[in-house]
Formats: sequence, structure tokens, C-alpha cells
Amino acid sequence: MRGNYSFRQLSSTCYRSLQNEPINNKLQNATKTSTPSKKTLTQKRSEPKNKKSAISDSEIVKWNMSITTHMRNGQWESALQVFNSMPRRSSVSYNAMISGYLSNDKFGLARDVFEKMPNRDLVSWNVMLSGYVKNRNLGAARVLFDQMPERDVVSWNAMLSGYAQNGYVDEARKIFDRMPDKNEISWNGLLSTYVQNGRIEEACRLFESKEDWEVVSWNCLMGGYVKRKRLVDARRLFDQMPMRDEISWNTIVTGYAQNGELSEARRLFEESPSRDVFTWTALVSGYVQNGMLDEARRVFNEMPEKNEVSWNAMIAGYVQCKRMDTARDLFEAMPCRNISSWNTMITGYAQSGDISQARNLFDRMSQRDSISWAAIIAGYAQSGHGEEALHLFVKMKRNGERLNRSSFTCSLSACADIAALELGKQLHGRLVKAGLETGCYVGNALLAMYCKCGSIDEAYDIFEEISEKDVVSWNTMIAGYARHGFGKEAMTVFESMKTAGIKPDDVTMVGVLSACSHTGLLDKGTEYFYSMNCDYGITANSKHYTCMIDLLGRAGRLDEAQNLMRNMPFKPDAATWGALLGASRIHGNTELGEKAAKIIFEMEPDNSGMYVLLSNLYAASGRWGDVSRMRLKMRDNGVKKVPGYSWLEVENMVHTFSVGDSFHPEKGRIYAFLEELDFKMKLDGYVSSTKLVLHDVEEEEKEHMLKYHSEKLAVAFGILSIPAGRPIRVMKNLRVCEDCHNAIKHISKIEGRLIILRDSHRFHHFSGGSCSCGDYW
DNA sequence: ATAGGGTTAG
Repeated sequence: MRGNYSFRQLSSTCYRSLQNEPINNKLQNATKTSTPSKKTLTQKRSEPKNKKSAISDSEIVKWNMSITTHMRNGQWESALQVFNSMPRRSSVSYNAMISGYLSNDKFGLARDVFEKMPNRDLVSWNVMLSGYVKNRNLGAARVLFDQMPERDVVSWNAMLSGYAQNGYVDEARKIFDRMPDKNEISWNGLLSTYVQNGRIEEACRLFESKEDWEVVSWNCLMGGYVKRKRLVDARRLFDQMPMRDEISWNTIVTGYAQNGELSEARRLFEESPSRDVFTWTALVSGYVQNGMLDEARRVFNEMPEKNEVSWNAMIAGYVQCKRMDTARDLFEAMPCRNISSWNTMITGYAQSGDISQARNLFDRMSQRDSISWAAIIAGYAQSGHGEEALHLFVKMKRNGERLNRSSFTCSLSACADIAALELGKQLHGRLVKAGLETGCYVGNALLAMYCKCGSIDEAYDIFEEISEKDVVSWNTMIAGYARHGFGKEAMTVFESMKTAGIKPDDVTMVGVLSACSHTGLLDKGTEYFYSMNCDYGITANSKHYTCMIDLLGRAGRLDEAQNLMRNMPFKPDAATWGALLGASRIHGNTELGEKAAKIIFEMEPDNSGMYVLLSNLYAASGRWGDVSRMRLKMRDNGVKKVPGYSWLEVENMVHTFSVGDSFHPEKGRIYAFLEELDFKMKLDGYVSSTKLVLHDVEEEEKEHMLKYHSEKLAVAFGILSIPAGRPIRVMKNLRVCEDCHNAIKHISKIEGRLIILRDSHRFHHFSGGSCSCGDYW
């Protein structure tokens, strides 16, 4: 219980800090660091003026060049020293400082210089404008643009590019139309607006409306075709181009390399007049993406020069093939690691299940970006460490890290895993505030979160709001309804999916079949199973077979289930045997259950759930000797029984309970209430069924222990602390036991409450004395 | 000193 207790505290920390944490940490820090330089800037204003005439303009030019050089090398402190020690400064000196700060990502410092600058010229305004654009602060950019005393074509082009990069195609077009004079960059700006925002047909029309495009624009349009995998169109442009530069060759090589046409990529690579790091890297990455790792490595070894990106591409190749040791060797060997290199390794470790190595690297990084955070958060979320994932999300916010779609979706999936509905809703709110709730990627994450947190109606609302549903959206909704036991609804969604013209895939059919299985629709499920190959060209995989065996098993057709299993085109895995074991349990077939469990033990000696299932099966038929042998076997094999616990959220706090819990501060009230309930339940006809306890104890003792099962404690606490009329949502890490299931049905009737219980397998909606699973789980 | 195109990680 102590272990769970720490989980409770951890989770409540997450909640509080998400609500109260200051939003402007980063801003405050930024102003803090910039304060001293402000002072030095103003101090130096009182320089001796008499020297002014002694310094020639050509001297000043030398100082200015020194500033630029320092800034280019990233030494902005040295640049500031030069600037401060200048006897006289031209506006070029100021402009060099501003643009230097901007290219070193010191936006605040750049703005300070700009605001302190005595006589701004047009370039100063333009530099600052590009700074706002680069910082994606379009509003401020537009204010500055409107304030400018005069504008040249550079100003207009900067504004145009700002709108383009942020997806404001129509605004960009307006700027283009209003421009007093246009140059080639303006034309290219409009073209790239269309290309960058996926409006390739408009780009194409614009391109055809004018002759004499520069090579940049040819490359831009060709790149657009490559991104949309329209290789034939890209190649047509490439062949038509009046002249080609290195980028043209790189673009077309990349196009073929990324689309699996490696031999054509290779041919053009050999044919190109010159090759730079980009060309080489494109080829390496092409081989990597096509799983041709050895060929990739050969090219990589031949490269005349490599940069970080080349190394990262090669490392990513090994990561994809789960060869983490080789990836690590390269990572250690590379001379110029950047954030991406670290991120690639972290992602690799996280995906291969080695979360501690991932965390190790994450902690060792000197600089992290939003991808590093997303990678580690996703790593924890996907390996079942939802609490730690959310903990890191909060930490990330506190560090002032910019939240993006990816960090949100990872955290939403963590919420889904631990069923933190309230936190998930807060994230939803923040997504809307940040304007990031659009797009089906985020929509799908929200949808999955609401499904897994037991809020199926809100899930459906989200589902309806996703404007461009992809196959994942449909699959998530179908699987969501299936897990909640709403077979009819799942079928309705499946039908509308087909009407909408979305082709069901193998995942869809797993959802559909499990919907049938969770609702007991044997005939419908059988029909789908046998017709899906003919109807949608989907060949049944082991998951489909498992659903089918589950469906037959639940219906009591254990022989047919076994037959199907014998005739499967592949070897049954642990999940398939698990379906058979579950069916044996429901129908009390100890012999078959024993057989299935033994096979599962051989496949997964660490699966404690199976030991418990089998023990319970023995206990149910009074075979106590076998029960104790199981316990010995578990001990000898070093398998720890996962302790059962349940949890629920009340006012942003997660409360956790386990069997016989005596830690909760409200335990007195809870236990008293349970006694009271017990009395009422017995009047309602409840008889406690003790056959599923994993202990050989006296009958009375057994009943006592059952009464204190974690889900009962959690439900009792929920009724006491959640206002009437609102559903009580309880989660349990294991499958709900039969006695608790029975008891909660009575409780829902006696108290007139809707109780939604998520166990490790599915959802149960209890109300008015019955459960949505129809006692089938 | 300011505006436009190509390679990696999610």
C-alpha cells in the first residue's frame, strides 16, 4: 500500500502545479539576463565626444566587421564588448548587433538594442521585423510593419513570408497584391506560400502564369511535388528546368530516395555534376528508410565529409532496426552531437523499452528542446508509467518550455493510461487556448483520452468535431465503444465509416470483432470474421483470431474455439491462449483452463496475471493444494503478484485504494458506509460469492476480505464525496472480481448512481442494478 | 546589417 501511497502524492503534485505554476518564468528569466547589458549599453552612451572627429569612417567599418564576425561565431558576449568599447557607432553597428542577437536566438537582447537605438534607419526596422517573423510573433510584426516610417521591398517581402510561414495564405496574397513594387523574391514568396501550405494546384497555376522564374522557384515547386510524393511531376519540372543548381539535384535525389526508388536516386546521384553533404545524406537516409542498412552504412563510410545530420541519419537507421548498441557506438563516436542526436537515441531507447537508458541520456543533455521532452514523456507514457510522464510534463511547463502539439498528445496519452480525466480536460482547455486543438492528430489523442477515461459521450463529441477524420479516428471511436460494451454504437460508427468512403483496415476489424465479443454478438462477429477478406481484402491476423476465439469461448462454444485455434495459420500466442483461459474461467472448465495456463507460463514466465487467474480457477473448485503450489511456483520463479488497486479522481486529487486499505484519511467513514451498504445489499438479495479469493481461509474471513476489495472501497468513497447526479468513475489495474462486480450492481441500484468502472480489460457501466457488460467480461 | 529553395530526430 505504501507504494500506492506515493503514487497518490505524486499525482496530486501534478495537479496542483499545473494549476498554480507561473506562466511567465521564461520571460522573467529573459529580462533578468538582459538587464545587465541594458545598463552597460546606457553607461557607454556618455563616451568622450571630442574623439569623434579623430575616428574615420573606415575605422568604424572595421569595428562593425568585428561585431559581425563575433556574432557569426556565436560569441555574442564578445560582440557586445566590441560594441561597448567603440568610440563612435554608426547605425550599421547597431544593426549588426540586432541581427547578430537574432541569429543567436537572443530575441530579447535584440529588441532591447532596437528600442535603445538613437537613429533607426530602414535596415534597423527591417531587421527587427524579420526578428518578430522568425519568432512567429505575427501580431507584433504587423504592428511594427504598420509603424515603420517608410517601407521598401524587403519590408514587404518579410511580412509576406511571415504570413506564409504561419499558414495565412489569404493575408499573404493581400500583402502581395498591395506591394508597390515586386522583385523575384516577392514572386517566389507567393509561390512558396502556396507550396508550404499544401496548395500545390494554385502554386502550379501561378507558376504557369509567368515566364522566367528563377532557379529557386523551380526548386520550390519541385520540392512541393516531392513532399506530396508526386515524383512524376517533380521529374517533369526537373527535366524542363532551364538551368539546375546543386539544390535542384539534391531535391530530385531526395525525392527518389524517400520514395523507395533507390536505384534511380543512386543513378541521379552519380550523374549530378557535384555532390555536397546534402546529396550524400539524402542517399544515406533513403537507404535507411528502405531498411537497406548495410548499403546505407557503405555510403556513409564513403562520404567525403559528414555533418551532424549525416551522423543522425545513420544513427536513426540503427535505432529503427532496434540495434541500440551499434547506434550507441556511433553516437559516442560522432564528433559533433546536436540535440537531434540525443533525441534520436532517447526515442530509440524509449521505444525499445529501455526507459532507464532513455532517462539517463535525457538527464545528461545540456540543452533540451520540445522534442526531447516529448520523446521522454512518450517513453514513460507508452511503457505504462503514466504518472512519471505527467510529472515530466508539469516539469516541462515549469521550465518554460514551449508546448507544442506533440507534447500535448504525449501527455494526453499518459492521461488516458492512468485515466486522469480531470487533468486530461485541463489539457484539452489549454490546447484550445493555445489554438492547437485543430487537426486530426490532436483530435485523435483527445478522442482516445476521453474513451480511455471512461467518458464515452464526450469522446463522441470530439469525434464529431474532427473535421477530417482519418482511419485512426474511426478506429479509435469503434474500439472505444467496444471497450465500453456499446456494441450497437460501435456497429453504427462502423457503418458510417463505410458510408464516408473510408476503407476499414485490420485495426478497424479488431475493433469491430471485439465489439461483437464484448456485446456477445456471436453471429454478427462470425459473419464479419469470415467475410472481411472478401469485402475489404483484410487477411485475418492473430488478433482477429483471438477476438474470434474469445467470442466463441464466451458463448460457451469451447470446442469450436479450440478447433479454430488448431486451424489457425500461425502458432497461437499468449493472448490467444489467454482468451481461452478467460472462457474456461467463465464456464468453470478447470481442465481446459489449466492446459491454457500451463502453455502461457512457458511463453511468459513473468506474467503474474496468469498465475492469479489459474489460482482462482483452482480455488473456485476447492483445489487448495494446487493453490499453494501455484504460490510456491510464483515465489520460485521470482514472479511478484501485482497488487490489486483502484483509484478515482475527486476534485483534482487522485485517491488510491488497495485491499484492506487502512491508510486513507477518510477510512472511518468509508468503512462505516460499507457496513451500511452491506446490510442494504443483503436486503436487496446480494449473496457474497467467495469462490474467487486467492486465499485458503475460513469462509467468514473470506467474506470480510472481499468486502474490502479495492474497487469496493473506491466506489464507497466515490459515493460519499461526489455529488449526486454525477457519475462515479473508478479504475482498477486488474480485472474486476466477480463478487465486486455483483456487489456494485446492487450498489448502483440502492444508491441510484451511475458507476463507471474501468478494469484492465474493459469498461463496466453500472446503473439500476445491471451492468453494460451483461455479466460477460 | 534585412526578404526566397534542399538532408536528421517527434
